Amino acid sequence: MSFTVGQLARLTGLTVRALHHYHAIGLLEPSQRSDSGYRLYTQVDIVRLFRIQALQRLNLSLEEIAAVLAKNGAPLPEMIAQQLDELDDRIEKANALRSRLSQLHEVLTRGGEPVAGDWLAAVELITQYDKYCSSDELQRLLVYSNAEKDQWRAIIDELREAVRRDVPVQSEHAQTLADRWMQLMLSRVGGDIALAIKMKLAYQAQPDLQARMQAQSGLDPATLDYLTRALRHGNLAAWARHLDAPALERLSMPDDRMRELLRVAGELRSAMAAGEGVDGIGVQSLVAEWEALLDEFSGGDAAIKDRMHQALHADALLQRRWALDASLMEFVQRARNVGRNGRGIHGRA
Amino acid sequence: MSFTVGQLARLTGLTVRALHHYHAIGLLEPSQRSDSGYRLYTQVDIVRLFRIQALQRLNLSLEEIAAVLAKNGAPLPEMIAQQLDELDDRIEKANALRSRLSQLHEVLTRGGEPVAGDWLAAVELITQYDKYCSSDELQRLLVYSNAEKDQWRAIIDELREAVRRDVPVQSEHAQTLADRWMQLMLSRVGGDIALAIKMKLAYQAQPDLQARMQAQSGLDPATLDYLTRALRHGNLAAWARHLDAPALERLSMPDDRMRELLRVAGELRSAMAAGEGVDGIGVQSLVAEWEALLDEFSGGDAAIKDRMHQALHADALLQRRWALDASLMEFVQRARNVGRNGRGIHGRA
DNA sequence: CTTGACCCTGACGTACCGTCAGGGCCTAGA
DNA sequence: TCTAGGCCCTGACGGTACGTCAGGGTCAAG
Repeated sequence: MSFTVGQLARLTGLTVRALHHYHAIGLLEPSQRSDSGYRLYTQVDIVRLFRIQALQRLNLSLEEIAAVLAKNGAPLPEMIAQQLDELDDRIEKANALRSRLSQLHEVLTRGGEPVAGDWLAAVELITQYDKYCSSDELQRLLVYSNAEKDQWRAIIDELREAVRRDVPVQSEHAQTLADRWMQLMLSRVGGDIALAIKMKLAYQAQPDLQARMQAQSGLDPATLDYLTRALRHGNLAAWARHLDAPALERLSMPDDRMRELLRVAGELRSAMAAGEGVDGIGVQSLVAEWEALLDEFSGGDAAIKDRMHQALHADALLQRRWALDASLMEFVQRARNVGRNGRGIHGRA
Repeated sequence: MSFTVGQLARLTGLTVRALHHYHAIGLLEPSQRSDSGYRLYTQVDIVRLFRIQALQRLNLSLEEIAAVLAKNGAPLPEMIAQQLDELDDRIEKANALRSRLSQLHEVLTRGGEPVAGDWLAAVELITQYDKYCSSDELQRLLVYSNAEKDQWRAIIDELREAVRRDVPVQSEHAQTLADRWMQLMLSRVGGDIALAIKMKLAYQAQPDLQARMQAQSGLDPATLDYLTRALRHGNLAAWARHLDAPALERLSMPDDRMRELLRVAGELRSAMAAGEGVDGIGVQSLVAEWEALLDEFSGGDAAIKDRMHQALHADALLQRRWALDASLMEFVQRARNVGRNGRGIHGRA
């Protein structure tokens, strides 16, 4: 069974011109032609068109879409899961915008005059409304080799096995698995941990997401819990090599704060990669966040905080866990040394 | 208090270039300049920017937005209400797409292979996702003269007064009001009743919408109910002039079917205006819907249906109520006469 | 007085199509 | 068999909403 352009256009709500265009740029070539030269689209073309549309919804350019599809990236189930994720994001944003707007509406109908800040916030919500991820970030996520997929599957299988056999999370085996997981995750997002955070891939705690993650990757809640505990134990164990017992006692690292530190680390890495100076306001404000988080972790004890810093600077295991490396830590050190001498007036993009 | 372009850009998430562009085309001119020629944006500019962004969300082009704003159209509360409406629409569509996608996902993870129809439906939902209304339709709705606003207010006030005084809906006064309401609504959408339906302006029954309608126009639920009953009574009274008592008994016109007939009538009008032939498949399928609805209304009695047709053809009051007129009914008649001789193969846009 | 982040005004570039133009294909009805 | 009307083809130009330089002033801090 096959469709002509016009039929396909009617069925999908696209225009004939758009389909022609996709053909012209080699994005979607009909798999058949009639004797008279009519384009004939078949099942495979339709599925490809679905993927194209799905990717376009994520604001990828046609060129980027072509690149993703060319690499056989994004197997269908993962892609659909991604779509679902994005839809949730949209719904969330729609609700945020909605409440902001109805608040404005209320003020206006009561005869009030909202202040500039209210309008600005509303404008920002509108402009942010249909942004999900920057497209190069997305592209990295969507291009997924089969080898990589196997690696995930292997780790997850081993994790599940460990759960079944009741292997303690403190065991070396469990710790190795946790380490491999972290490594794979980092390679997956090209070292951009901030992106991973944004995509809720790491330390995620959303209820509904777990079900989808399970369907997508076979990572059921029990296994996920095991993994989380293993990561958490590994983290503490790593710190234990640098702190004494009382200091460890004081250590307080709730999940969301850990995520924050990961995010800040990721953004610092981006800043460094972008060649930003250590005294730039962007880097400086990130370092300020960094300091605040370490303050929190150390319970406000400057000595502990200092030891933590040194540990992060020197310990490769810790660095792996926190997506850091020596050069990044050096960057952070320099930024800290610049200290309060930054100008601190002009913002950053 | 004022902002430079860069500041405004950061605060709103827009780019400096975009703001420059808006200035270049005269859409948003900063109300001040610094001595050195820097653009300075103040509160009024921010509010205008909000309106621009809000309208852009509805897929109006910048030119169209400029036109709307130039006519002082779309007072803020109404605009925000419109935004809320659109957001609801989006959320609805997002949920529709979501369920369709998760169904696909389920089939895929079970190892199944969805058929072409499933993919097509998904693609269609995606492409329809961010369409709300065609922009000329929207523009008609957004450009709202003050005189018109006063007319609405006047009718609503009189309706409320009628409710308070317990004027029966059968009274001439109530009927006149209902008639004026219908007339105003038709003029509001330029006679395009299908649009009114789409915008849920007529015979709407959404729960949450009523609250907003009240805030927007002062039309509280009680008054709305009164109006609805008046319209309903007027409709039956109009038919009573053409049908005998037993026929009236059989008449069955639930709200949603009435809306359907209004929609079909509106689309027929569009088709006629577009110069489509009475034998085109588009018109023919609309007429088929029309016939089916009349069958339903008449309870399947061909004689009653026939009388209804004649009444619609001849009675100006009925025509006003149903957004018809003599020329449209003639068009319908011709289309019906063409009957089953149409080709019925090629679709329409 | 320099430096670096900001601002200005052009001016050209780009993505994703919309919209003809000029011409062939195909099927139903005369 | 012819023709009309709807579909299809391949160019080719146009258009919107900006992105992205280029070349050059502005401003505050050190």
